[in-house]
Amino acid sequence: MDALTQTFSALADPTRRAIIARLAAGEATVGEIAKPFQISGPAISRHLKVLEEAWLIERKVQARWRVCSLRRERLTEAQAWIDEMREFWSKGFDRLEALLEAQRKDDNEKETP
Amino acid sequence: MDALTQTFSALADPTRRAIIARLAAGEATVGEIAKPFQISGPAISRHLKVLEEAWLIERKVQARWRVCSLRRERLTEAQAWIDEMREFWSKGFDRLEALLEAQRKDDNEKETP
DNA sequence: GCCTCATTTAACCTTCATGTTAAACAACGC
DNA sequence: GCGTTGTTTAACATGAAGGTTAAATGAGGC
Repeated sequence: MDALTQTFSALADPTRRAIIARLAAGEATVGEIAKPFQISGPAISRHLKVLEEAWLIERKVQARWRVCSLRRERLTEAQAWIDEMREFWSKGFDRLEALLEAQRKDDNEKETP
Repeated sequence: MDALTQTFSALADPTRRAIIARLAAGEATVGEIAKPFQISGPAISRHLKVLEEAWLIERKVQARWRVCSLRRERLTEAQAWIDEMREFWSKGFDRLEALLEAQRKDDNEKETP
């Protein structure tokens, strides 16, 4: 699964977006993150795992709490992709060929793992 | 289902991102869109339906083809959300920087009175 | 009207995502 | 050591996503 797919999948869930919004304001423990939500602890824990695997957050152990914080890279990549689309659309199509070529390559790699 | 969820869900699929990339270069018929992919026609049709319901594309009838084109609104919204997160994040970071700076200053004043 | 091409809908299958509860694990305070 | 608190893992139910083939629909051309 490529990075963009992982990023957009992670962002597709409202709970996870809310978690990201919370962490954008600063790091927080799992308990603090969980508090505003109705869903169970394990459900939150799974969301955090998804976010971590997507490289959108990182976790560290601090005393007996796990502290989560936001990472910027993948958000930046996702934004760059959207930007690229909007640029293609408005500016011109020079780089489209390269992009489609790269995607074909990705697809081939996906088909023959 | 809110707009952001719909948008990010739609973008979470590589095939749909490729379709968007294609349409960023200009409108295209369903057949043209389908050509680069291995998957069946109905599968493409479903992807297009998802994209249309997410307001990422629109379809019009032209002779006996359905012509698809990109819409910009929802992409813009998604980008704005990411932007906002990054802004919060960098503000938080700035606050942290300011705090650390203040502490360094305090320390210096303590050490060298 | 009827044949053909382009696309969609229907029916179905399989896999994955998300939620739940119960149990396990880890770190601290007594 | 033992109970308490914070968090994760296990096992399971359920609904949604994405693929397939076969049949239906829609718009032209003859």
